[in-house]
Amino acid sequence: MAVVRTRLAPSPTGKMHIGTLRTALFDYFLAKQNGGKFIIRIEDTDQGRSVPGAVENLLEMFEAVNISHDEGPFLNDDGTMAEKGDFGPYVQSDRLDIYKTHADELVAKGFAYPCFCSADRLEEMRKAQVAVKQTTKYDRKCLSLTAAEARERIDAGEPHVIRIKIPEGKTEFDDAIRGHVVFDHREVDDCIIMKTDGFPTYYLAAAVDDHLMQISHILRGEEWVSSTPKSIILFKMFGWDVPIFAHLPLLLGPDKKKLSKRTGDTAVEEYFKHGYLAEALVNFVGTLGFNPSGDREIFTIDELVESFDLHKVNSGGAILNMEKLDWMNKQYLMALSMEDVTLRATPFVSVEITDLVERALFIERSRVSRLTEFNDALKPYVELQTYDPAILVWKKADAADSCAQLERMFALIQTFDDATFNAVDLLESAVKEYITREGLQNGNVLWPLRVALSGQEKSATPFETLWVLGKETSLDRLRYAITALKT
RNA sequence: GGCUCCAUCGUCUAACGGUUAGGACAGGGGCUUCUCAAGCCUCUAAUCGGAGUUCGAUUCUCCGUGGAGUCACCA
Repeated sequence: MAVVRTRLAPSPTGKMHIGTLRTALFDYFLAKQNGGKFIIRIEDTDQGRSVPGAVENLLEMFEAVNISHDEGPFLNDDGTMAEKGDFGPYVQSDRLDIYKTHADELVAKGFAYPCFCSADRLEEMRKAQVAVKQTTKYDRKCLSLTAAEARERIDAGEPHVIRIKIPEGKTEFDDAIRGHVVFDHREVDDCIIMKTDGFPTYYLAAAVDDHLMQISHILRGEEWVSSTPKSIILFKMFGWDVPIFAHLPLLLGPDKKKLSKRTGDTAVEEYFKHGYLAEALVNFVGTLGFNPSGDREIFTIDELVESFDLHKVNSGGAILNMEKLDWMNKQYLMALSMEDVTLRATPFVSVEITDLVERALFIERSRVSRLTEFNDALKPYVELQTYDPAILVWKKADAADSCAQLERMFALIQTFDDATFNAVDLLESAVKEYITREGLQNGNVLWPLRVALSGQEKSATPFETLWVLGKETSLDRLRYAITALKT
C-alpha cells in the first residue's frame, strides 16, 4: 500500500469543534496505524471569517489531547508559530500564488471561465429557479463570453470570479465508509473556484493542496459528500490521481441535528472547562462511530490506533450521550494517582493546595465525575461545615450512645502513631480491631465517627477521612462533636 | 422542493446469511455496607414497514416510511 497521508483541514473561524477533534482522531488513527503521516493544514481562504487566535487554540487543543501531527503549523514555546514538513506552506493564505497558477491553468485549458455576474443578479436568478422548483445553479450566462471579451473586461478592472465548467456526465466514487456513490453532473453547479478578492474557494484550494501535499485519504464530515463531485472533477481536470474519500458520520445534538452551539457544547475547550479529562474525551469521541468491538469500553489512544479500521466506521450519525461521557470520565478519574489528581484538579480548585488538600483530592476522585466538582467536595475537609448535632446519631442508636462511642474513639485515636496515620488501611484495621475487641457494633461506632470527622451525613469512610485530616484536626473535630452532643 | 446519505434497546454500539439479537450508559430491583461513591448480581428495553432472493435474513435486492446532510464570492 502506498504511504498513508491524512490531513485535517480546519478553517480558523473559532474554537476547535468537537467534530473536528473526532475527524482529527480518525486521521491520526489511520496514519499512525500505517506508519504514515498526519498533516494539519489551515484553510483560511475566507478572510472575513478568520478569527485571530483560532489556529493557536487549535494547536493548544491538540497538545491537550496529546495527539501530535507530523507536518503543518506548530506552536513554539514562546507562543509564536512555525511550520514543519516538506510540503509547506501549510496555511492557505500563504499559498495564494499557487492557487492563482492552477486557476489560470484551468481557464487556459477551457475547464474554467471568468464570470462577471453581480451578487444581485445571482440572487434574482436563484429566486426564479426556486419559483419553478428547479435546482439552483449558475445559468452559465458568462460562459458565452468570448475570450477576447472577457480579457477586455478583466483588463478594464471589472470585478470577476472564476467558475469551473462542470462537464457533462456523472461522477462515481467509492467512499471508504459509505461505498459506491453516484452524482449526475446535471446536479452539480458551476461553482466559483476563485473569488473577486483573489482568494480561492475551498474546492480549488483543497484539491490543489491535497494533491501537492500527497494526501492519500481525505477524511471529513458527512456534510461534504454532496460537494465531493466538485473535488473529483477538479482532480480529473488537472490529471491527478483521486485520493480515497471517507465521509464520517455526523455528531448530532439531542435534537438529532448536526451538533450546533444551540443544542450543546461544540468547542473542545468547553469540555475541558467542564472538567473532563483529555483521555476520557479521546476515548469517548474516538469510539463514536467506530467501535473496536468486544465488550470493552475503555481504550487507550494506542489501543484505538491499533484496532482502527476505516471500513468498520458506522455510517449513521451519533448523538452525544453526555451521561456516558460522565461515566467514562469517572473511570479515568478513579484510575488517577495522587500526584496526577493534584495536577489535574489544581486549576479547578480555589483553595491552596496543601498536603491535606492533596489527600482529600485523592480520596474524592472516586466520588466525583468531573474536575469541576472537586472544589465543593474539598470544603468539608478544609474546614468543618456547621451541622446539626442530631446527624451524629446513628439510626439504630441514641445520642447518649453516640456520645459515648465518640469519647472512646477520641481516646483510641490519641494512641495512634504517625505510621498508622500514614495509611488508610492501617487506620481501618486499628479501629476495626478495637471494635471487635470491645464487642461493639460497626454502625454504633463508625457512623458517629464518620459524621463527626466530615460534618456530613454522606461522605467518604471514616478511615479515609482520618487519613486526610491527620491526627490533630481529627481529634479537634471529635472534641467538637462530643461537646455538641452534650449540650 | 431537487440531489445524496442514513436506519439494531431512550442513547453509544456488537453480531462470516444460522446467536435465547451481545455489551455499555441511563433507569428499576437486589447484594455488600456506618452513609455516599465504588464493586458485584439482576430486571425493563431494539433489528422502521412491506415484498423478494434463500432451507434460513438484523445482515443481500427492491419499494415505501422516517430522519439527516446539502443546494453561498463559508468552510
